[in-house]
Amino acid sequence: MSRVSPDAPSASTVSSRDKILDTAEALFARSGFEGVGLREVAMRSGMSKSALFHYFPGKADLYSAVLDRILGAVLEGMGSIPERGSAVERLKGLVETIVDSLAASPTRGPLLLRSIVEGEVLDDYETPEADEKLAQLFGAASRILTEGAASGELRSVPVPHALQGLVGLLVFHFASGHFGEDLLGGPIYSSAEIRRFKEFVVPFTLNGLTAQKIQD
Amino acid sequence: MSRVSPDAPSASTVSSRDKILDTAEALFARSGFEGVGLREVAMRSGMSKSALFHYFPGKADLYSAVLDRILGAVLEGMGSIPERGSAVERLKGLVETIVDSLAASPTRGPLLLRSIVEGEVLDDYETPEADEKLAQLFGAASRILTEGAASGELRSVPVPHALQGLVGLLVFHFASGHFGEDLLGGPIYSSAEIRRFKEFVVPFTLNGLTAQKIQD
DNA sequence: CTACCGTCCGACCGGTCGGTCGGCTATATT
DNA sequence: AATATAGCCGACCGACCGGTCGGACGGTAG
Repeated sequence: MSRVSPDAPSASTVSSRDKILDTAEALFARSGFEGVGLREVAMRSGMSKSALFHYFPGKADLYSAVLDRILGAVLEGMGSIPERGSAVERLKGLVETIVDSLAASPTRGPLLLRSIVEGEVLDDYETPEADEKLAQLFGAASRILTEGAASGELRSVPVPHALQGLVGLLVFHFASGHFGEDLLGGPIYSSAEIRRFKEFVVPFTLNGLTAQKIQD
Repeated sequence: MSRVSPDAPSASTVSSRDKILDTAEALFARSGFEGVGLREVAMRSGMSKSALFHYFPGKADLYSAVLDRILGAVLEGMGSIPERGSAVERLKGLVETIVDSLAASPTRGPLLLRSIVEGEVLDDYETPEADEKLAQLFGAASRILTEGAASGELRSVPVPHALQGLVGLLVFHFASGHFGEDLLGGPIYSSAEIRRFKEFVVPFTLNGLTAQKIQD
């Protein structure tokens, strides 16, 4: 009996492939695409480098798979944000949801940020799946901003800038590593610090996008 | 005649060393510490790799020198911010000054952001000079925030979080590369885009740090 | 029993990495 | 003229890189 359930791959396949993905996610998050050797990924996954090539055609494909899995997790979390209702509430939900997704694993923020910054030299990492997830993600966020601006709940800001600001605020916080921990004086991924961060970033964002414009 | 002026090093020395620094800054900004080979740095600087080792003892020292030069430039720009006066005005000046510094060269943002994100694996890059400059930078910024909060001009937010938020907002914008250009629909470093970014980020920041707290 | 297939391995490939070494050349000093 | 020094180079080193190849092993199907 090689199959646990009719439509699931064999147990060893799943665990090996997932082990590779987990290991690669941790290493790519810490050292970036160029800073990780496939030998180390394989060894830490408990197998040889050759076995790794049995599951992924190459390093770039492995990286893409890792990135896609993270984007999927973030996107999944955003499914709970209501499509209608107060724009302020929806925006608050958006920020909190993204924070929760990034806080759920200490590799997501670093890996996402690195994938953006390293995008110049590694523009082949893009896959249709990841692009689609990214489009959904930004589509949902920009809908909140544009609808909120139309109803007068939110200030009328350029949506692309606001989106990029959110990415910078939220993703960078969880990707700042030692730098952030030195600044904040403690671990970033402790539940206390996550709560503190939310208490700062939610009002900061809402005030930034709703309040009257300061005199110019 | 090898010297242009009595107290300046020989012309070729200065230009060679500076050429290396310029080249390395561009390459490190694009590909990160691990993604750059010293062969390429040397070749693009018009000399052999051995000559590079004549000026810098190793790759890490070269990286530190590049980073230090950038921090110095940013810090120098911050010298024009008044030490007294309205906290809101000083905060506005801080944001605009940092934006100007980062906008002055397309390598600064990427390199600063990468140095933070890559800090985990490259924690030996730190030098006393860079640490000192960093401390001055954050000292000046946190002074504005604490004094503004004390005078009631600014909301009382946790200063470390606000500082990190500013870094995320400002540095990430100029380090977002293709990702940011896709989102914004054009080049990040054009004077028009820089103006647009300022028009977004200054009110966003000031509203975020001054306005009344939105209902919780 | 045999043939097959998924899983995994060791050995090896060409090439690049950061770094070292000995020596060349031109200028400055003595 | 002899020496010292700065600037620079080609050749080389061991280590590691991503990737390939042929084959070993075990379970399953015919």
